[in-house]
Amino acid sequence: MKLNQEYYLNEDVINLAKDLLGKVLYTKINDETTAGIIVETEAYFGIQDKASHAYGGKRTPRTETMYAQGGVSYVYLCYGMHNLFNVVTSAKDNPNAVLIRAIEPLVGIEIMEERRNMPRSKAAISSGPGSAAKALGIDRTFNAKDLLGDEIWIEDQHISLSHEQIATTPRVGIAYAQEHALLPLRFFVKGNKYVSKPNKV
DNA sequence: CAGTAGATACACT
DNA sequence: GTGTATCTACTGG
Repeated sequence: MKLNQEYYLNEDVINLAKDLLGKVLYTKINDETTAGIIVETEAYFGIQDKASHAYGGKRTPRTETMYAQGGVSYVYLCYGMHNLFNVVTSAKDNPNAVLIRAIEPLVGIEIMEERRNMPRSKAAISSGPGSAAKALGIDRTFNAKDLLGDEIWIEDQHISLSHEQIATTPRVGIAYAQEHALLPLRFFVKGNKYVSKPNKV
């Protein structure tokens, strides 16, 4: 059930971003387990991607995590208050990553309600990268964690999505990436209310 | 509804 | 010092 090491070594980050839709992301913190179905992702294709922190092969203490072998998490802080969760993929020194932008709550919903301080009826409880990470209790202490461990992992529960259910659009919030800002590297489940910007198709 | 401001802390120059 | 892969609340229709 748990995705194996081999899965994360796939060099085709764009296909992987699409494939992660419908997979289930688990976290276990202080014996409290929460999980959500991944309903929105974005692909970041390494050193050629102007929107990536690793563009041009740049290495800093922060981006070092992305150069690790696939199968670890890359969590980083944006706008001073949001923890964004990424899955590092591909071989070592190839800094590909998939940003998890939204989940649909599945396990431990009461815990998520408490973390987010809002009822499950509000889609905003896990819609958008900052919110989804917070609902799952992910913060920067999860950076560089092994996704095959027992604190955070991803399972395949054979939730099948037909081709028509998957929408593709340009990525969000990266206007500075110039021509790369228009590449269709954002994937989401059509009509799912937890997707952050459903109107933009 | 839509549009906008403010919050917030860290990495990097 | 500056910019950031954002969210939320608040305003006014």
